[in-house]
Amino acid sequence: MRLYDTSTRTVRDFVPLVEGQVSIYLCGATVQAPPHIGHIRSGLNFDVLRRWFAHRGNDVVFCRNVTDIDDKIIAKSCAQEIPHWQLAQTNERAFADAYTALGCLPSTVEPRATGHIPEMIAMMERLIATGHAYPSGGDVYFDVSSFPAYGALSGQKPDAMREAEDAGAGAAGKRDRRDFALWKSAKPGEPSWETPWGLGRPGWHLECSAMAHKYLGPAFDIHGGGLDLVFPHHENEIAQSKAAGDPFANYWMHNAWVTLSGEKMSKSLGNSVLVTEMLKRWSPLVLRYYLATPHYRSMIEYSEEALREAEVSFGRIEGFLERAGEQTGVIEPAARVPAVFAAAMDDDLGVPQAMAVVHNTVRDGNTALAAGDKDAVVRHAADIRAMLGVLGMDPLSQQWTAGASAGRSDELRGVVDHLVKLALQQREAARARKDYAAADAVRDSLTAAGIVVEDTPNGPRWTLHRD
RNA sequence: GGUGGAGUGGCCGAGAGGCGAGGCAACGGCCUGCAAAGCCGUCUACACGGGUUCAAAUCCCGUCUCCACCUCCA
Repeated sequence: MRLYDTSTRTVRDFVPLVEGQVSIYLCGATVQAPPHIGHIRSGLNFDVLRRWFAHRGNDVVFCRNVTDIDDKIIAKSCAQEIPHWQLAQTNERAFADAYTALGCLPSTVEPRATGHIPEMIAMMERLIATGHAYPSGGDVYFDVSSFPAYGALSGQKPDAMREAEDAGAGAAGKRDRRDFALWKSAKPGEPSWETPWGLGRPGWHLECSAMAHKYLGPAFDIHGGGLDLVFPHHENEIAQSKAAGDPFANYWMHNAWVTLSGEKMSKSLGNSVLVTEMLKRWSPLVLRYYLATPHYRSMIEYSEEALREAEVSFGRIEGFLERAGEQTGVIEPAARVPAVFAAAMDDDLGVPQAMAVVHNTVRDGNTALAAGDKDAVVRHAADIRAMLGVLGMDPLSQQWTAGASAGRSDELRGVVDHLVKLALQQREAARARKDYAAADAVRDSLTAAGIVVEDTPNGPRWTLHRD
């Protein structure tokens, strides 16, 4: 397995700290608004990563934090006249719903910043004791000059950094403008926690260092997040953790964004496409296919047309699996994934090439179907299910079938199937006597009802019109 | 100003010194009563200008365009 490591800017062999175990820390959301498809892309990319590790026989510990306190959460909750925790909790639920809807495996642990204040205080005390941080008027700052390696991850040179004036108050107590806040003193009316330096709240970066330490230990394998977190967030995390004596992350992985008209989709630019909006128009699997298939380090330029293509493209795979099942009965996923697929995944998570293997297998499967070679059909379908399973996209897996066709809708489908077959018998009778006008009339009226009729060597089959 | 990324066929989207990813669309063919689905084939692309090489989309130099980070951001 090889991975692109941002800190070395190269693809390098992945060697876990402990054989057979992989620990991953992913920077999750600041829950100040519901998720757009860019946020969920990040979750999806790392979901595929951990599934692949698990498929390779590793125990994966996956930690994705929730930032439930920050300037924007405070500002928004004030504007809406609700407590900060209510706003945070509402949006956290929206994120959780979106992750679930798109088939992300649950995290091993999902720690919240506000639940780890003691750990943060302990870390600040360590940093102050070793001269890497200093309190100042209720704030606590990290002393960037005390950490010579600062800038190594992002390639930024502290001296060359542009003047970053915190327009508001708070920066007054800094010794150096590049120092960043570990802890911010509370202004009147703001949520706050008790510390040795007075009432205040966490700075953004500290929580990740504290929580990664708590759940994954001083050293762990992979730290991930969006490309926009490289600087300053991850740079600051490294500074804090290493200054405090933690070896910290071994590999740094960053996913690219979803863009709109070439620009990064973001809450502040107001060009976000919400996950809930997308799910009204596209099936979760199609959305997952669309967001998780391009390489994680490539930008995805959002477009309706591309989504439509994704729907057709994925439908091709689904169509084969359906027809295969109709011919041979239930086909279980293969235990192993084809070697070319595995090789693609091992190469820095080459999902696009891996997906090409899926498509090629679909073609082979269709050919086998046409030839009536059932053994080959089963073999190919089993491979496809195994490959899609690793990507979290096997439409026949319990994860996608549960709930979708449960209970009454299953019964209804049986009723519809019976009725459609009645109509198809009429059509077959008409075809038998070469009364094609009558036969086509039946097909047309079924089409009008949203039912697609296809004739196969084994007789007619019907499906619901996709859309 | 500093740092990083991108520009691929009608479109989406991989790759990264020779061996034509894959998908969508289009066209032709097979199959079909006609369709649909499927299969086969066609469409031989890598921003621009130089250079290195037997060979460059891929390496080097330069240019242009776009994007991002340096302030909150997946």
